[in-house]
Amino acid sequence: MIGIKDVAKKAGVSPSTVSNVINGRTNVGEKTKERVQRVMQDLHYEPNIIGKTLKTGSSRTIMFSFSDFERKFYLSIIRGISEYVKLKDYDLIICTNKSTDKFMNRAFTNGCILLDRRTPDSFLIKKANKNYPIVVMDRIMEVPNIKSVVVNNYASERALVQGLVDLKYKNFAFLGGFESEDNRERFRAFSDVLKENNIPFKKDHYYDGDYTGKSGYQMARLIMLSEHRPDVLVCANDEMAMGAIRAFRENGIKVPEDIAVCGFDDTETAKMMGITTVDVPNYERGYLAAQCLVEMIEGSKNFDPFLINSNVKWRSTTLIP
Amino acid sequence: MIGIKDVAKKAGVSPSTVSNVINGRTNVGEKTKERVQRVMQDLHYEPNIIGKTLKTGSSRTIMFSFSDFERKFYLSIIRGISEYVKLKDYDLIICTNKSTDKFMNRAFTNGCILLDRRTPDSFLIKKANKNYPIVVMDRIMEVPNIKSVVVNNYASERALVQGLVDLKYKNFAFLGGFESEDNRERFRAFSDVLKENNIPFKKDHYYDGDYTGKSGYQMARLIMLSEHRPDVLVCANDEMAMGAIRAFRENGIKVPEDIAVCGFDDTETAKMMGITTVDVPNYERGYLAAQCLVEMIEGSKNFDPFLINSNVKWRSTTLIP
DNA sequence: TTGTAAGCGTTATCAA
DNA sequence: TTGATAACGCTTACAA
Repeated sequence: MIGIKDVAKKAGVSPSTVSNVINGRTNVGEKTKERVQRVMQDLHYEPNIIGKTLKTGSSRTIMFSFSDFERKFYLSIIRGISEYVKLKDYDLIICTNKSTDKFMNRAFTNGCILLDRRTPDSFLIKKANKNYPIVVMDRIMEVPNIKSVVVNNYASERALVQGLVDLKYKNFAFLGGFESEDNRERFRAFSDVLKENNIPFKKDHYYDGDYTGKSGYQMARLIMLSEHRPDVLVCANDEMAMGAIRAFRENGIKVPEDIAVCGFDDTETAKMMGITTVDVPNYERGYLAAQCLVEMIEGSKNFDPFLINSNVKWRSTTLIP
Repeated sequence: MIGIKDVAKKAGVSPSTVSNVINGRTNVGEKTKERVQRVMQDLHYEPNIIGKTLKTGSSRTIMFSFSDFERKFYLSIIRGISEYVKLKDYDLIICTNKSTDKFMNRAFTNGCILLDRRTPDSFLIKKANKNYPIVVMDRIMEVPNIKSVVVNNYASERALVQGLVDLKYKNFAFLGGFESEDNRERFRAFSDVLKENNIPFKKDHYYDGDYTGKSGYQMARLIMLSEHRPDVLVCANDEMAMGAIRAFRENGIKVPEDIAVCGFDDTETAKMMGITTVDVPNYERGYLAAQCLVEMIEGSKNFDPFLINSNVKWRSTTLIP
């Protein structure tokens, strides 16, 4: 492994001079500089970042950890984070939960953004401190040095469901995703709005999916067997809505005439298929999460949760207000 | 910043003893061990990985770099890499091309997997050596310490197009993605098969998309204006096929009766919509890429390109053999 | 069972 | 303009 010393020896200078050349300092004579550069080339020298980081004590790097590979919107979030970080000249390490602990290390990264419901609050509380701030995107925590950047699921889902009520839908069903804060919030908004409008909701009209299109398809088949078929199916995300619509149509049930269906997320598919949904600004979510993290790294003491709003997109799988 | 020395001093032992405790060595007395552990807790000590890595010289970490956030299959690839890596007890850093150079450092990572057509061959050739092997997933390179793990686009697309020929389609159009090895290969297979079957192909039946659903939609509108409407549209990926199908159907053109459409990738959408396509095993691509990389890290000298086969999925947007 | 000391590759300080 | 030296936090012979 070629190091600064090897270069120094071969170029007949001291290690510090080589270091100065590498870092573009001005205190090096022109001829020396050229000689050192040539030797670096000859020897295929590459600086060892670990040595540098150890010495300087700063990596100017943040980390994003996630562990769900099933939904495309993660890529939009990454794009958002990535662009903000580039702007601020930080580097970004993305990792999956297996390595979260290892890279969540003050020596390695200056802070991290988490989107992984399997990481317990207690772990985050233990890790966070003023030298290692954390942003969480999947829950609300009000703890020093941890900031939540989350979508205001509740408000958006309320707007959607109230819209459906105004459209005179009466018999509602809900297709939930797996157990998570997102799902709870969406369902809470759904049932709150129905209650406020005195619309009864029977428990057996709650169907359990897991956010996949397949589960939407399967649940829709169940719904078709139910005695009082709902006239609107509110799904916790677009993939399930998509699966449900496919099942209905395959069985001659018209959407939205026989049953209206709506989703959440405004995925590419929802746009394509004209599914009524809630537009979640994922790119912005990532961008804002990165911004909040960098601000904390640079000293901000604002740890209040940041709620991101989203809008209902009325399309052709429901009536339109 | 609390280090091993601080712990040692407070516990009244030497740094090496603390190190031994941290690393679970057996040469530490029970009482000393407990005392040290208590002090580590009290002081909120966390090992500095950079120091450790510098000393041991090995990070047991590989890197994956990509820079396209538009297509979901990247997540499947990441999942594949991630699972193999977990199996072998390596860690995985994912990064985007802004930071590729920084993390592509022998001190930081032991090798890397690249899927980013914007990285030039020359850069890879400069970086790769026996201590830093590289896997590329988007091109074929036959160079020591660089191994290509790529989908056999050519063979699969040939199978698809030959199938269409056998189904008696006569008037072919091709909807390409942006300029890339993938796109070139798919088109080459397409035109080779037509040539072999003496089916003429007019240049103006090549349409330029960019792999997005939107571009498929737009190009389909163009196709509808053309004098001799093709009876089959072969798209370089599913998203474009999906967009095209939507445009056709919105305009009363039936798929596959009036025009057949097929894609490439076998995305979730293609499954849902019943689009004829080529199934690219992305999870496996990732898994195999990681496997090849780890093998090289551990000394393998097999740098021959690894071609991954894929299969045609006949569905309802074309006739079925 | 515990401690001493050298060294991983780099940078920073200060002296030459 | 250059060089000697110490230091970053850790591990690891080897000595005690």
